Amino acid sequence: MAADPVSDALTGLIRDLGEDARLPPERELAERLGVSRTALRDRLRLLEAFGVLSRRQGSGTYVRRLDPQGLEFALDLALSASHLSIESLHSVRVALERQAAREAARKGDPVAIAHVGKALADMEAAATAEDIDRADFAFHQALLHATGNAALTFFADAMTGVLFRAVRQRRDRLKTHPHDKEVSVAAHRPLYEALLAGDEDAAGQASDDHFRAWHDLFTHPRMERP
Amino acid sequence: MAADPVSDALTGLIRDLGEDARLPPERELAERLGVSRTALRDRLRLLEAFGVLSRRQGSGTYVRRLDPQGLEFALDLALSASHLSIESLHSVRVALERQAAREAARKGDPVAIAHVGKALADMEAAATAEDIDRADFAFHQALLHATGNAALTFFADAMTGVLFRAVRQRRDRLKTHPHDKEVSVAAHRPLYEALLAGDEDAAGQASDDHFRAWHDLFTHPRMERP
DNA sequence: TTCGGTCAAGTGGTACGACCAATTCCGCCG
DNA sequence: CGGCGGAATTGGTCGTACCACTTGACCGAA
Repeated sequence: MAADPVSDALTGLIRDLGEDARLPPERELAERLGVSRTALRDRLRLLEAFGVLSRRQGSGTYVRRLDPQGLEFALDLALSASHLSIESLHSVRVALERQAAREAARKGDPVAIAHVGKALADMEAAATAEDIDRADFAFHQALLHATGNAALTFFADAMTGVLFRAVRQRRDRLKTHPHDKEVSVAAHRPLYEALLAGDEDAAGQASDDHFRAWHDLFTHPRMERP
Repeated sequence: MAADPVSDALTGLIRDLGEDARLPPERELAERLGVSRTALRDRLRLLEAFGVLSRRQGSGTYVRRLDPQGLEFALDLALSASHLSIESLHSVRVALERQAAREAARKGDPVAIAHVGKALADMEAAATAEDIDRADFAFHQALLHATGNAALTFFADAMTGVLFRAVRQRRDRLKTHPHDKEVSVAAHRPLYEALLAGDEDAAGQASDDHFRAWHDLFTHPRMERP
């Protein structure tokens, strides 16, 4: 499928090994696959960038559960190269979060939903703007994990990370948006209640409402093509 | 932001050069950035994997508009390594397509919508199952481009490509789903009509309806964790 | 024994130089 | 003027050596 014998062999190996396993050393693996270490590392780099592998100097290369950090890094790069606007990323995030809200409500895992409630409580108890931000982030993270949907969590996590950072930078620069605690809590509570009720439609609606307010942060919209 | 001087320098360079520009040769660029060609190529590889750059042997390295091919390749790898289920990817696609349908209806670009109509007409005129598939693919591609949203198009394109391939493989293996032309056309027409009418809510609803049928393909659901 | 440091082996990260393969460009020949 | 062939350019791979970091075993002191 990948049209690349080395990548195919690697994905097969990764599948066979399973999560948290350690791959053979690069030198040995390269010899086994009949390519140079350079070519092998080239493929490993891709898998690492996408969060399938984790490489630690001095330790080894490990299989890990899909982690959005690599994608997040790459999206940062794409954003820096101004190929992507914040608005278009935001649009993707809205779509994914709505889906996540619906799926989390449908699944209705009490433990996972409790984590969402915990984040909301932290938000109410927050003392500083930074605390609010942290709780906000945790809220959405908990919502995503409550879906049990790996791909959804993967993409939305990356999106959320990139956008939080981008907005924080913008906020620091513009000294705007005092980040009222009451407003934040009011924006998240209906979603949490919809999850508790297991109401899929209400959850989706609450997610949309929440983001309509969030979107007003962009007072100086960046064009799709500057 | 990227915590890597080389990547930062590269993204800056890419931003300054702009689309379709050609980067300096690797040997020269490596010297200019004060790193070896090995290290430089490592960073270039990442940018290429995410479609920010395009490298052609013998020709050069070019800045290109974000292209989902790299992400598609990576998703194929992740799917092969069985870290992602088809169902979870499908869920992401549903969310993105609904958003795309809404944005396309809101924008209401007549030329772009005409491309959607063209794909629908091709579907009606299709003779073989393969023709239907092709028209189906073109329909969704046209819909995405009608949004003018780069990030949305980027992710949904990749998702669509991966899923089409995965479903085709499954269909070949199971000899199921005869792919009735009438059914396909009926599933897509309401969406097209909502676009013509510029009705955002109807477009989103039509997208959801369309995918509810599509989802029935999965007769043997794959578990999230096998 | 137990704790602590020290050292050596293992492993990923980078550098350099050489060569291969595809592309491009230019000058020669018809 | 047009086509063609070879040289220069450029990305792709290889092999080797060395660096940076991690790990674990070993040894000595408390």
